[in-house]
Amino acid sequence: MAHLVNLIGARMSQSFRQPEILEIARRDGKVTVESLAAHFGVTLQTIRRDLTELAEAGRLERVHGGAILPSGVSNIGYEERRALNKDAKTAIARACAAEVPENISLFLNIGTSTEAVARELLGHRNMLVVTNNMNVANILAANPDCEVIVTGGNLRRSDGGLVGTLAAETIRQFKFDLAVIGCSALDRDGDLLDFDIQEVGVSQTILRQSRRTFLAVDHSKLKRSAPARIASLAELDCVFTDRPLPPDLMRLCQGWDTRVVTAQP
Amino acid sequence: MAHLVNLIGARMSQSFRQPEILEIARRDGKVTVESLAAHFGVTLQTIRRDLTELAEAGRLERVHGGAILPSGVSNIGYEERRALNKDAKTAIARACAAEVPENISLFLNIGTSTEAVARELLGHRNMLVVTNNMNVANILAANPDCEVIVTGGNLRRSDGGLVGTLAAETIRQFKFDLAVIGCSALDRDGDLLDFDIQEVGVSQTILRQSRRTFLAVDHSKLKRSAPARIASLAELDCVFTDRPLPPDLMRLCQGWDTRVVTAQP
DNA sequence: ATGTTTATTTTCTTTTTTGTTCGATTATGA
DNA sequence: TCATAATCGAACAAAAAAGAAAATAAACAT
Repeated sequence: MAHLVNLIGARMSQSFRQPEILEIARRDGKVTVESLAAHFGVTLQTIRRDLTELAEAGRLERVHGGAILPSGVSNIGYEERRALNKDAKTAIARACAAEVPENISLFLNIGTSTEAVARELLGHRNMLVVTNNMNVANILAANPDCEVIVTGGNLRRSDGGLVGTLAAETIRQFKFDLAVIGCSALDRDGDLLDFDIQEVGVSQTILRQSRRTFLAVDHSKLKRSAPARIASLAELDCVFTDRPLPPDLMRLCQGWDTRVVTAQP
Repeated sequence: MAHLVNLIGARMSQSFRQPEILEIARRDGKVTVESLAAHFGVTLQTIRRDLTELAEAGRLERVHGGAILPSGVSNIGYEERRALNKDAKTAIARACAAEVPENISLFLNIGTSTEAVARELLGHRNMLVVTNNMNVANILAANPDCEVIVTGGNLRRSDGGLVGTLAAETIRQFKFDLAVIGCSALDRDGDLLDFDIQEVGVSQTILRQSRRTFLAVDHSKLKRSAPARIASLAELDCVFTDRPLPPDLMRLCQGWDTRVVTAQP
């Protein structure tokens, strides 16, 4: 394989810099040749080579003086959401992943929180993970001990989610040992809410098809509201957050026998 | 093989280092040969061997000077394949996209050629595109005038393809105005061949469900062979290549009423 | 004790990456 | 529109790193 490539002369080189360049680009929306050269302590030409390769791979879009994010799924709004409460999400995800056993079938749905969980599951072995989230699939592709199955569905540009009847239909063909889901908002009376009515149907199907269910929410979701109701915390086994729930909601959870895990960021 | 050796146990240092190397890599996102050598008090060569083994196991991605965390679907072999005959693929894709009408339902399957077609379709309007290729979905997400539907399926790490019964089952629910497919090899007698038997079933289903079918192949596919037969060119409406087909195959196509379009790179 | 096996080091060669220079190309302001 | 300055891409030499092969060292079984 290697000689074949060398014979033809095509070569895809990687460096330490390229992943970090992408990270900076995602954070700032753009990168300049000059600032990157200063940041890494290398020549402008070296950075240009990196940017050219990243652009050829379709990961960035080259512009005069630097590069910008390609206009694909990776929407600005989405990247911003992902950066929001990053530490809290990582802490929640770590606590959640610690309670996810190995050797099981698992569903992960849409949301930046579940993506964080996926990242923490990279070390888990012998997993069958089904997801309707393109980003989760991409992340878990890096785990060789994990079979990844993607549900069908309409691609939602804003976050790479696969929604609609096709998604729900696929999910109905499975029975999961565990599902980790996220939601747009968590009501004070313990109702899980979502912005997208299409996604609600998918989430409800997931809950029906799973033996155990976890919810991952950061505290910002408690302050928000959303129009569509997915389910009640009463139907879940465990909820992972970064800050203690309000006392009244806490009492409700106790009554429902829903465990609450508070992860310290 | 490796663990067996360790169990018998000569010097177990290697099995100590490798997990720790992974840990450091997960923490920092990268590792350098030099710092690891200093950290463990061994030679650069020894670290290189560790990194090579970890890379072979798919746990890390080797780069000059060290290693980084493997990044999702973007497999090394895949990136190399994509860079191969890049100009030819773009030319083919452009010619193909020019013959794809707007306002239709379209299927694009796995392959770097179909990805190139997707890139050329970014300007098409009012399309419904179904694909079992995660990369195609990501590319077309940038086209706001295009509804993108992803089939379900097992994620194939090597190229982001979604394969298996789930994919075929989803496809059976649609009827496409047009399908653009690629293949691993094109035989001299006009047979479309593929390396992956799972993908063959998917491709055959696509052909059955489509009113018209296009094939995109660059000339390198004519020199190769593959074990599984998808179909014959006789069943297709048009084939797009970058170099003229061999005269005998050309005659066959004329007899089959299969149009051949040669795009100049 | 000695031979076997495996991990590591040493030494050497080959490959890849980086820096430099220079002409071509592209933005920007007058 | 043109002039000017910045940026880009290509080519080549130098430096850094990877890889291969043989030697060495340690652990174990017989």
